[in-house]
Amino acid sequence: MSPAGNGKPKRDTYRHGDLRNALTEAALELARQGGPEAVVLRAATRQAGVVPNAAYRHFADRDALLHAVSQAAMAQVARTMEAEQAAVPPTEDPVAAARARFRAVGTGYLRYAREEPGLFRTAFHVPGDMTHAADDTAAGATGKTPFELLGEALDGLVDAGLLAADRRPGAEFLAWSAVHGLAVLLIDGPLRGLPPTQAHDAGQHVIDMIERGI
Amino acid sequence: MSPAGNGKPKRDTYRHGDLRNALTEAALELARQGGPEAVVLRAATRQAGVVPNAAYRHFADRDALLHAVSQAAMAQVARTMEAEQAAVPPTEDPVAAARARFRAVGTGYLRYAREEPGLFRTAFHVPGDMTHAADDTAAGATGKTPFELLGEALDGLVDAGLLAADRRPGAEFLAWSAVHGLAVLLIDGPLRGLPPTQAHDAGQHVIDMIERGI
DNA sequence: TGTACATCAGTGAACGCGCGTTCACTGATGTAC
DNA sequence: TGTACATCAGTGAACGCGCGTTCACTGATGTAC
Repeated sequence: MSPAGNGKPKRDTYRHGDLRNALTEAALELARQGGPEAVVLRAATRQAGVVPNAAYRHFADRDALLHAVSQAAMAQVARTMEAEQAAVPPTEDPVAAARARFRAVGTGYLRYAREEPGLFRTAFHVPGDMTHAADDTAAGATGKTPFELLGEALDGLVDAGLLAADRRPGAEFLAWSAVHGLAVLLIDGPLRGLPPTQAHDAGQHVIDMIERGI
Repeated sequence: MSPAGNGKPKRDTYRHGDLRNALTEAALELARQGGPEAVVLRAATRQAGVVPNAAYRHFADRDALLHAVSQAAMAQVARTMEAEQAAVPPTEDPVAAARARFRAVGTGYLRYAREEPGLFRTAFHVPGDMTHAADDTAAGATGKTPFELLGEALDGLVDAGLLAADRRPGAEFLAWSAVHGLAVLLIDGPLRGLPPTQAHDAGQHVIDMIERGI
């Protein structure tokens, strides 16, 4: 029965093999359910079936683990935005296409916030300035970060003649603020508990406002 | 020397007299420095010079204390907005006045977020839906909540002919989202560490966008 | 004005909890000869 | 192909910490007579 023939191996837990990944995965699930505070090192090791200090072979400390989760979450934001853009029905009209791609950026962002509030909060929890959101591992399938996807969509608006070129600089922050604010109000704040359809409508109205006001 | 003549009173700590207030004050300071997580019941009692469980004479539990702090912080938001409105130079032009009052709402909100990030975060931390922000003790000097102040400013825009009446419904959420989003990005997120003047400019640009896009 | 008494704000001690982190260890695995 | 050995991923036990909360208490204060 047992591989050695006459007995059970003294330990079957040695060489987990993929512990770093298992811990990240477990921590992601913790963040998914409870946000960044819920990323507890001991809980992650418990889930991975490993003793608490085993985590220190793969992460310097709890913060390093949290950071890995945060990066992964930010990458998921990017992927959701990309998916939303991919779902835009094709059109001959390049102006309409540019507009749709722009709106998809915001819609995807808001969708992720509502579908994965814990991870959304975790993505934004960790130290790191604007560069962070434009950082390496925070990228989606196409290798672009949420911030970069937004920038490209705005460029598309300019190319399509929907946005005056002199309005382009800094437009990221206007659009981002509006959409991010709604996201936060919806998942954390006073708008929490708005029914999904109303939440979706609110998102479209905010994006309308951005298009008009940008 | 001592009041009783022949000895020190056995205890001079009985009847603190204003412990509920002292605890709230101490907790506010904790929140000011570290946000909602930093509101630690034992720390507040320590600061008040009182034994930990004494807090339970005045608050049901830690959450009740945190809630009191949150309400107080929200009231401070309202007061900052009111102060910003009061600082608007008087003008004969009612249209300009309505506009200035509207902008002051956003400017005050953003000012508070930047000046008191810990308290700002605490104000929005606690359970409670939209009603909460429109709740009793969250009001400023004039007895109005931030949400009410925003609503009145928007009404003012309509009266002044700056906002079409059919755009008025739901406009709170558009304006609020944009300003709140910038606030969060500035104090917590990727825009953290933006120099004050740039942060202020970003705020004015966001308010410009709202005026245009609302 | 003086005394007895009820109230209840704050005390003192303790609880169980789960956390992050450190230490010396062990033994399965891969590599060099 | 077989053996010796170094590596290093995971173990086991323990640490100190600060937290929220509960319990039975004490004695200063205000009130009723």
